[in-house]
Amino acid sequence: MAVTMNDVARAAGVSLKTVSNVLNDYEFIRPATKQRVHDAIAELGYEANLTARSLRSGKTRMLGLVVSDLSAPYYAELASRLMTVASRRGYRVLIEQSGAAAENERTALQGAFRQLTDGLLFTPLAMDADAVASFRGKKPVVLLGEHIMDPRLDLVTMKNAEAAQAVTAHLLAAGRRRIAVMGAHPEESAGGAGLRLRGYRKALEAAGVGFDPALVAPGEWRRDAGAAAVAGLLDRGVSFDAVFGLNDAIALGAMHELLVRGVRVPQDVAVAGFDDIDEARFASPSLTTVSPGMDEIAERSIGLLIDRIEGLETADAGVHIEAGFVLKVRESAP
Amino acid sequence: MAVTMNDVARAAGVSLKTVSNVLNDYEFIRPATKQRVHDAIAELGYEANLTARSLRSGKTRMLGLVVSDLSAPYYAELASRLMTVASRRGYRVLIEQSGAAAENERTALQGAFRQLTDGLLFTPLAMDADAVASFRGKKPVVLLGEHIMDPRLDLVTMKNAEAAQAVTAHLLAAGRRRIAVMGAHPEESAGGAGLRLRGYRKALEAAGVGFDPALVAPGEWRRDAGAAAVAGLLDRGVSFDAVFGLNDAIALGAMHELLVRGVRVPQDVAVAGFDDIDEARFASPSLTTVSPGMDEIAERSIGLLIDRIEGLETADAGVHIEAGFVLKVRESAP
DNA sequence: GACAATATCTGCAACGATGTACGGAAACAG
DNA sequence: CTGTTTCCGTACATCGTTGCAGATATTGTC
Repeated sequence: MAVTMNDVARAAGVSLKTVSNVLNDYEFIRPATKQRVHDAIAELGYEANLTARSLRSGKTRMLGLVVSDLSAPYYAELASRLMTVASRRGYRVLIEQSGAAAENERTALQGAFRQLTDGLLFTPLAMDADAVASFRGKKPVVLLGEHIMDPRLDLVTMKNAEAAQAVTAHLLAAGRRRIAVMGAHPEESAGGAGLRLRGYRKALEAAGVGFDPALVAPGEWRRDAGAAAVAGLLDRGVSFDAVFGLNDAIALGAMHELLVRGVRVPQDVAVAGFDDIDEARFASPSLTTVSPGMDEIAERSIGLLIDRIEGLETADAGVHIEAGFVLKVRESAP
Repeated sequence: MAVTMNDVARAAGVSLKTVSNVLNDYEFIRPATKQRVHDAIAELGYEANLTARSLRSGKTRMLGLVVSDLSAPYYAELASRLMTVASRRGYRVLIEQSGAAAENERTALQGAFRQLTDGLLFTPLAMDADAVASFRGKKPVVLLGEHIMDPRLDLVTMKNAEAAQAVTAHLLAAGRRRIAVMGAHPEESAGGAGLRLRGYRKALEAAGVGFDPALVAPGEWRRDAGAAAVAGLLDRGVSFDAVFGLNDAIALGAMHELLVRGVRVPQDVAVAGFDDIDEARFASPSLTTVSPGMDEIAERSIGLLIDRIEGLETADAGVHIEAGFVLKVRESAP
C-alpha cells in the first residue's frame, strides 16, 4: 500500500487538509508547520497520487498529440521536441496515431483520449475546419502544422504556401522548367498538401512557366510513395528535370528511385523537399529543403495550448501563429 | 457536467451498481436489464470516467515506454508499432524520454510516470541490471532491446551479438579486412553496444583477422556522431576499408561523411548498419544492415507485458525472449 | 409447500486527493 | 478590554467509479 496524505498528516501531527495545503502552496501556513509536513513527506517517501488528484481537480496535466503516424520522421522529431518543451512546464504528452483516418481523428477529439488530456495538439488530415469546430468540445485544441485558417480555431502553422513557393522558385532560378510535384492529396481541402501545391503553382506563375497536371503525382507522405511516384512518371515516359517532394520523406524516396534508375541528381533531375528533417542533411546527395522552424513551432504551440488550459490566454477568437521558414540549399538542388 | 453512471442508472431505472455490473460484464444480469442499461447509455451518450475508474481499480490501462530519444528513427518506428499492438489489446502507450541519463531512467522507474502506467517497457541505457532490479518496484517491467541478461528480469531482445557477428562476417567475406566500428560505448556494460561490439570481435576472430583498437570509434547513436567518427578517422589518417555502424543512424551519418570526402561506397569503403530502419532501404547507396525483427519484438514485448499485468504470465523468474534477425544485403556492402 | 440453492440486483464504503466553510488564535484598532 | 481583522488550521463533503456484503427474487428438490 502506498503512502497517502493521511499517513503524512498523522506523522506530521496535522490534519490531512493541511498537508494538501502545503503541497498546493496555500498562503497561510506557519513556516514551522510547513517544515514538519515536508519532513514527514521526506521521511515517508510520500508521492501524491496523480489519479486521485485528477479525479478531484479535473486536470490531468497531460497534453494530447494527435498525428497520423509516429514513425514518420517529421512527426517523430516534432513529438520529441514537444515532449521536452511540455515537460519544462510540468506537462506530459500522450500520443495518439490517427492513421489519417477521419474516424480516428474524431475519436481522438471526443473519446477516451480526450478525457485523459487537458488539451490537444491536433494535426487534422482527414477532418475539415467545420468538423473540428463541431467535435472539439470544451477543452482547448490547438491545430498544428496544417493550414485550416478558421477564425474559430487556434492554430500554429508554418508558412506552407510561401515556403513551397520559395523552394519552387529556387528550382526555377536554377533553370528547371519541368518540376514534378509529389505527394499531392487531390481530395483533401484542408492540410498542407493543398497549400504547398498552391505555393508551387504560384511560383510557376510568377516565373511564367505553364502548369502541367501530368507532373503532379499524388501519394502519401512516405518514402515508398515517393519512390513509386518517380517510378510511375518514368514508366509513363513523362519528362521532368526536377522533383519537389511535398515533404522530405517523399523527396528522399523519390531521389532514391531516381538514383536506382541511373538518373543523376542533381545533374539530370534536381530534388527538393519540405520539412528539413535530420535525415535530409545526411542523405547523399544532401537534400535541398525548407526548414519550417520546428523549434519555434514546438515552443509556441505548447505555449499557446498551456496558456489556454491555464486561462492565461483568453482570446475569444482563434489565435493564429505562423512560424518562419528558412530555405536550406544543399546538393540535391544547388 | 458530464454524464455519470448515476444518470444512466436513473434513466434505466436500476441502481448505480447494476450499471457498473453491466459495464464490467458481471455474469448474473437479466438480458432485459442489460438491454435497458445499454439503451440508457446510448441515449445519454455516457462514457465512463477513466480517472475515477483508475482511482478505484488501481489500473490505468496505460503502458509506459521509456526510450532515450523519440526522434531516433529506430525508437520512433518501434514506438509506432508498440502503440498499434497495444491498442489491439485495449492499452495506450505513454512515452518518456530519458536522454540516456541514469537519473531520468530512475525517475521513470519510480516516479510519477510509473504511477500513470500499469507496466513498463524499458530500454535501459545508463542503468545496470542491479539498479533496475532494485528500483523497479512492484508493477511489471519488461526490458527492451538491450541485453541485460539478468534472471530476475523479463526481457525481449534481439540477437545483438549474433547479428553483429553476421554483419561483420559478411563484410569479411567480401574481402574487407580493416573494418571500423562506430558507436561504441566504452563505459557502458549493459546495452547493445557492448554486445554488438562483441559480435564484431567474434567474427574477426573466426576469420583470423586481428582486432585493432584504433578502428573502434566511440559515439552516440546518431547520424552526426557517425559523420564525426568518420571525419575523425580520416583526419587521423587511419586506414579502413569498411565501416560497421552499431546502428543505422550512425552508419548513415558515416556514409554521408565518406561520400562528402570523395570516398566511394562501397568500392573504397563498404558500410553496414544495424536495425533496418525504413531510411536504410532508401538511402543511396541503400544500406546493408541487419533487421532485428521489429514486428516480432513489438508483438512479443507488448504481449509479455500485458500478460504480466493481467496475471496471465506468472513465471517467477524473468522470461527471456529473443527475436530472430535477418541480414539485409544492399548496395552499401554487397 | 417448505427449504435450499441459485440468480439478480442493491447499498454502503472506499480509492486519495481538493473545495468550501468555518473555528480558534493572534494582531491590531479604538 | 472589547471588537474587528488577519492568520492558521480543521472537518466534512465530494469527484465517479468498483469491491464487498447482503437483500430480494426465482428456481429446483423432495
